[in-house]
Amino acid sequence: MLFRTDLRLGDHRALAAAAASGKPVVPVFVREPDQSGARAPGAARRWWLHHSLERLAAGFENIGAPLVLRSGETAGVVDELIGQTGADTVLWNRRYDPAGIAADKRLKASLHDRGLSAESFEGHLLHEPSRLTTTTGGYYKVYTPFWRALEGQPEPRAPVDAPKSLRRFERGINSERLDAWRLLPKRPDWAGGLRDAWTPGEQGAQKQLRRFLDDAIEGYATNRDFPAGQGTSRLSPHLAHGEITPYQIFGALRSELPDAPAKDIARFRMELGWREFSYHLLFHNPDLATENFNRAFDTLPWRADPVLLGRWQRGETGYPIVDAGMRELWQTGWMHNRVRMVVASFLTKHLLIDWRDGEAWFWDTLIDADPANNPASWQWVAGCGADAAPYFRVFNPVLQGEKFDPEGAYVRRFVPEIARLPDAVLHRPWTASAAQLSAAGVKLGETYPVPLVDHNQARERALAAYAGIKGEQWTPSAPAKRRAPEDALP
DNA sequence: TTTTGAGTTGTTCGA
DNA sequence: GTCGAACAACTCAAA
Repeated sequence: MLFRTDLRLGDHRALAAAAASGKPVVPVFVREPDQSGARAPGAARRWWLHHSLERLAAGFENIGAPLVLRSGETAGVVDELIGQTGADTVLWNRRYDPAGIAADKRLKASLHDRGLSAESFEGHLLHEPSRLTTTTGGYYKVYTPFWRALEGQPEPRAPVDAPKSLRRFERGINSERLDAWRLLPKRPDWAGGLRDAWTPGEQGAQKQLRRFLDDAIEGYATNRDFPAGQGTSRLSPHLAHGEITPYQIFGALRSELPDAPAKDIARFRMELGWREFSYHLLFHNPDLATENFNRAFDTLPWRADPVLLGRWQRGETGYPIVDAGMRELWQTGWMHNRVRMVVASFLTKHLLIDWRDGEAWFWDTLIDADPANNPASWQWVAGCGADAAPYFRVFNPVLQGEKFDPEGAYVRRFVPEIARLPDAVLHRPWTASAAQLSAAGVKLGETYPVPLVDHNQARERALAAYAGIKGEQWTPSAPAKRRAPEDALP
């Protein structure tokens, strides 16, 4: 029984099938080598993975079958375990990143060649990206029709229960030690802020869901935009690691909230729909993380400027809402959705730095870094993604701050050096009077940066650069290669 | 095959 | 200070 990004016991169809078979079960987590083609988890996700595996191993102790940890290519590890156990069946929940799909396809073929049984199950997504097509047989490139099509289908199945016990394999199977994988940061241990903010693991996921349903679903549609509060679900890292499934979330929304406003529930379902859409796009565009979805952007003159990139990464741009977001990311491994859009717009439009640089930084620092969501959303903000915003839409970091952090609680929390500025100038410190600055203990250029770029100038420059590619021919990055339905996922 | 309606998230400008 | 229009042209999806 293979585990990958499905670190849970509940609503795990492969595990449920293994338990129901009555055969002894050997649960295995395979740590694939970096050069396997899969995208290696970034530093923040390695931290999360360590703790999530710890919790998963404890869960397996409880139900009687110890979790085995192994390193290597999945196929090789599976071969070795078959040799050690005489297993006749290998089960897994499907994954949907290009390298994972390829690896599992090879594994399934190799097992079948030897007359062994291989079974895979859904669970990570509400829809199979290979199955959902437009009426003309292609895949969806616009979110709204995609979501309408998905919502038009039968309601997703109910979650399945976690097995109460498993039949243990009679001999012990050797396992690598989690500590030896060195997933946790040492010297320096930068994970303090992550520990304070998050509880990796299935129980942590259920608790977070509970909090969301109790405290935040009502009013979600509006509150979700305000980063100072807890208006979002904060389930993304749990979803990314498969500690909770969208089926469990949809099930809870159906059964536990008969009185919650339909608008809020619909809006939250739609946000999970974006996750589905991202995977839909990734499946049909395996190079989504490296190539412009809209190839017209290939000629956009990005500016390679490591100094400015560094200032953005450290949250030293001089725009408080941008800096607060980047520091929230650095400190907690997560950033509020509204602020993600603002900082991404700032990097790609104000600084004209390639979205891939931002995507790579997020990949390394986000505990919820997701192979589909991360590139799809970066491309969306940059304008080269599916159903792009008009090229002339450039987020104004001052207006965004004033609109969505009007009391400044978010900025004051993450940019304490300007916390004593009055609300009226908090999001634009360079406009504060000398008296206001000195009363707040702020020395621009010393205790807090002067803005890296002037908004209006940067806006004009971005519009000019983006206008320059307007005439380019639009071509999808993955042309018309239709997949047959039977070419389903391994 | 052709036509038609529509497309997450915004900003700026001028009345 | 508020409000509506302009900001482009094009692709997508379905009728």
